[in-house]
Amino acid sequence: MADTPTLRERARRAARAEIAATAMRLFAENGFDATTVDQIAGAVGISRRSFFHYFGSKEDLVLGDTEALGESVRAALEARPDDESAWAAIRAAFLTIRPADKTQEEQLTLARIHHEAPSVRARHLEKHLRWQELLAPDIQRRLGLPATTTPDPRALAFVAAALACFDAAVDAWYSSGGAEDPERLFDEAVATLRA
Amino acid sequence: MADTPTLRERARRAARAEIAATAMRLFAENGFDATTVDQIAGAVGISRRSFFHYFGSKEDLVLGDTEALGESVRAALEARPDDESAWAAIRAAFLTIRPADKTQEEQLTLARIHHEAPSVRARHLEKHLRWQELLAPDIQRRLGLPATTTPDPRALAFVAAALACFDAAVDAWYSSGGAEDPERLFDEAVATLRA
DNA sequence: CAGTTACTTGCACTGAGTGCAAGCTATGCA
DNA sequence: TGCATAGCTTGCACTCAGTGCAAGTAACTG
Repeated sequence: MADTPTLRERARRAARAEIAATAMRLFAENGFDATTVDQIAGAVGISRRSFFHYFGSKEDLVLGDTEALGESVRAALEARPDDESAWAAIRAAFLTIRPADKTQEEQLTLARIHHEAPSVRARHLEKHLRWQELLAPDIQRRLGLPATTTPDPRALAFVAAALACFDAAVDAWYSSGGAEDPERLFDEAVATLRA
Repeated sequence: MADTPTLRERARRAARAEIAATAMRLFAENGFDATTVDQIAGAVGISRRSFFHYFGSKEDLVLGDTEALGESVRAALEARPDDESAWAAIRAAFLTIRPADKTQEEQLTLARIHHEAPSVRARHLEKHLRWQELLAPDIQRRLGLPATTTPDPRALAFVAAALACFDAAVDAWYSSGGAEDPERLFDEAVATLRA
């Protein structure tokens, strides 16, 4: 399955991780907007130009790999039993996102940046737009809707609504300083929609 | 109620309208991204600097007045009968948005720009984020949730889901070239969520 | 060891957006 | 009528993100 990463590939991953870590530190200290790409590159010891070889944009530092993560959610969704309901399946798929490689501290910092920087929020929402397309086909099937070339708006709306519940739950979790249980918040949000 | 607009105010509105109209023409011809602010300003006959006195950003040309429109939706929502359900009330409030001052042609052009320009999509979603906060309190009450200083995540999720249905409906309407009925699409999306 | 391949960098450029100060204009008041 | 003033317009200079290009450099392959 997973082909052995080449040396270059591993170096690249390491570099990305180091840049991201340094950037997170600067963001935490000075805020997202007040930190320039030049400062990040300088702190890591690479040129500004090289920075853009590792990350397509400043926002990418904070968003994770949109494409890869979306793909893994899609895979998780498709791995659910065929007869599972759309809501149950998408709930289970979302649960696989929880980043195991980050402390709660780091996750809260990340959430704070999402709150303080509008440009990050915007990219985050664009990411979800991408995911919408990705997850819609499977959901469409689970909703009992006939398959179509371009996704049925009902399936798209469904995925968008689920992502909205997810975001609302994460937001509330952040606002509570990590005290509330995100899973419960998500379930409550969904229940409210369906009531 | 509505205080008489001063001459200056009327001139300002007229200028904004003219700039927006010119910009729309250029966008339709060359695409959103390929049209620069300099070109727009040049075509209208004002300086680049003056353009930014009328519109805070290029995207604003295409988004309408976020704050004013959001406020009017909120007013429409609060004007609904107290005992109306959250879904019914928000549906009715959304229906007041339909811009009477634009032909279907113009609306389709607008929708096309929303599709082709990621930056516009992003701002659009940010706008909805603003609306979320604006509409949540009323919805919270209609959902039978106790009033709180910071909005209940369930109310936020509800509004976000409703906006998602709205967007999905408008998108599908656009994709059909204006043939489908947006109201029906919206209702179907909502029904799918709640099933 | 030679040749290819990929990474790094500097440079120059575009384009959005902002702050400032100077000039102009219409409005209001004496 | 004439002057003060508040608001509009503009140019200028600047910041910052992001991109294309080309030259240099390090690393892997045969």
